[in-house]
Amino acid sequence: MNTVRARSQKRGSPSPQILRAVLRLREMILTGQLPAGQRVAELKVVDAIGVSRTPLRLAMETLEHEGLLARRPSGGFTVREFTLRDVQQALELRGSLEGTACRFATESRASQDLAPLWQLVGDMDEVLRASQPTVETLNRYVVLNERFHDTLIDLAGNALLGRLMNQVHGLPFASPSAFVQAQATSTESFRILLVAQEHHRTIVQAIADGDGARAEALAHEHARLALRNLDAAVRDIEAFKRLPGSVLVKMGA
Amino acid sequence: MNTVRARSQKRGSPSPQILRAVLRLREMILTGQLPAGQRVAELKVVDAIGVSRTPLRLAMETLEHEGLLARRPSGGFTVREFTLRDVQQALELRGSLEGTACRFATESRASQDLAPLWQLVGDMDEVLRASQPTVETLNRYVVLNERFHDTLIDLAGNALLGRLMNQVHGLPFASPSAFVQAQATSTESFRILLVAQEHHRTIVQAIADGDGARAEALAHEHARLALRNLDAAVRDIEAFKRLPGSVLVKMGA
DNA sequence: GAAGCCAAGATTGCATGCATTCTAGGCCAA
DNA sequence: TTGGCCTAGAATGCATGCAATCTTGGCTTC
Repeated sequence: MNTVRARSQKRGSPSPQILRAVLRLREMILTGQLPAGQRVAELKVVDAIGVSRTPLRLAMETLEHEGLLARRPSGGFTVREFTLRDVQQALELRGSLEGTACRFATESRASQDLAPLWQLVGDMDEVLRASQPTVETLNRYVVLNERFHDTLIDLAGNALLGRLMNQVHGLPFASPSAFVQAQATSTESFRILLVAQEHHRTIVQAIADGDGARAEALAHEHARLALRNLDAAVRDIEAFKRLPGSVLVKMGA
Repeated sequence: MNTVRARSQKRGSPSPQILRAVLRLREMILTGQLPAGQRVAELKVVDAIGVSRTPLRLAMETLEHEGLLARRPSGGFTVREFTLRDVQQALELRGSLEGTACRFATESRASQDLAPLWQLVGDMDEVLRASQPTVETLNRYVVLNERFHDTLIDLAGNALLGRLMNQVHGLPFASPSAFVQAQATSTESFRILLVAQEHHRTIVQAIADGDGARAEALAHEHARLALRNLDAAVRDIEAFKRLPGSVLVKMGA
């Protein structure tokens, strides 16, 4: 249910009450308990998650920076609403950032070890070997996929890039595995998954070859797949609504 | 204590006390009043800027997201310290993001109007026409330069990109005009400035030609100039120390 | 003299009260 | 009925008190 938030939390984590508030509040937003576009009533939330107003306000400040809340001119916050275009733009930007990561990784590859990436590619191959994956294997794929993308970012060796990437991943549908769950059902989507995996492999190969430009181009291509997945998901509204974070997206008429 | 409070701020800006705290605190950090690497004592700061602890803590949360403060594991915050490498990485990333902006701008140029960019380029030409610019003209250049870079980002039409860019600009030396002031003094630096201006022109030209790849490459090249400026600045420690934000940078041996 | 331990002071995190501001809903006038 | 105004209740922003935790300095012990 909770979209992914599993990155290496190297930064000092907030105090328990704030952390609790951030986690619960984020969940309430992504599950639609707090309707998109609507004001967040502090007292209701305080009541729902059992912390006092002070840590809650700190948490809201955090979620504002993450982009899930927006400040109201007259005070307080609203749950931010996303258009389909917002999601598309986030996906495009993710592709660009990952492309940048590939380039950086290639340039500073000198003493880099690509073995972890190869390992992850191999593991994902394993999962996809079955012609019709189960929910369990797909869950495993999600984990591996996220780890792959995280590792790629880490390999770039640019801490700031990692932070920005985290911010992007916090937005609805912008995390690497956002669509994987929906891809189990449709055969066409599953084919996209196979192509994506081929991208993974060739990206690592390009980095190994020192071909940063190719790696970057592949990352862009990889992101385009996400855009296609978005298209496919939108076409099947019912399936779309089951994806986490979909409640935040206002479908254009 | 507090008597009158002007609500109805412009869209999305924090309440007055928080805003005040953010601004003053940021200033205290960048001027070195709060030494880098050291813990921020809430009570001292409260005393110095005249807001109570609650809005100050909100402000610290904001500056943490900006990257100027870091959470201490045992509570509270420290002023974040940057290495030269951090600064370099931020500059590299800025180049990549601006390159991305150029590409996006080119791709969605359909009904875009490049006139503002041309205008800014012309105005900057004007400023640089003098063989030896004064402090005043340089100040004007700073304004124009920042506006140019902002406009470029806007032209990309990707709101998320704008947000990330803002975050980058908040880091020491990562804003577009960080080195301009130091470039008035040295003749060599001034030449770099002329090259930078040539970049501006060719970037706009490339966008106008629909040549996104060229525009992107030029933006990367443009950022490399900033890296050279950083090198030059570091060589002249005294001048370096006069640049805003330098107190945050720990010079490696 | 150095290392470890302890206590008093300092500091943070949290909860809550209060004043100000916003807002929903009713009432009056056109 | 519709539109605008007004008021009472609700919500927010802020200040501050309190308890728990951390830190610093000194003391003991080896």
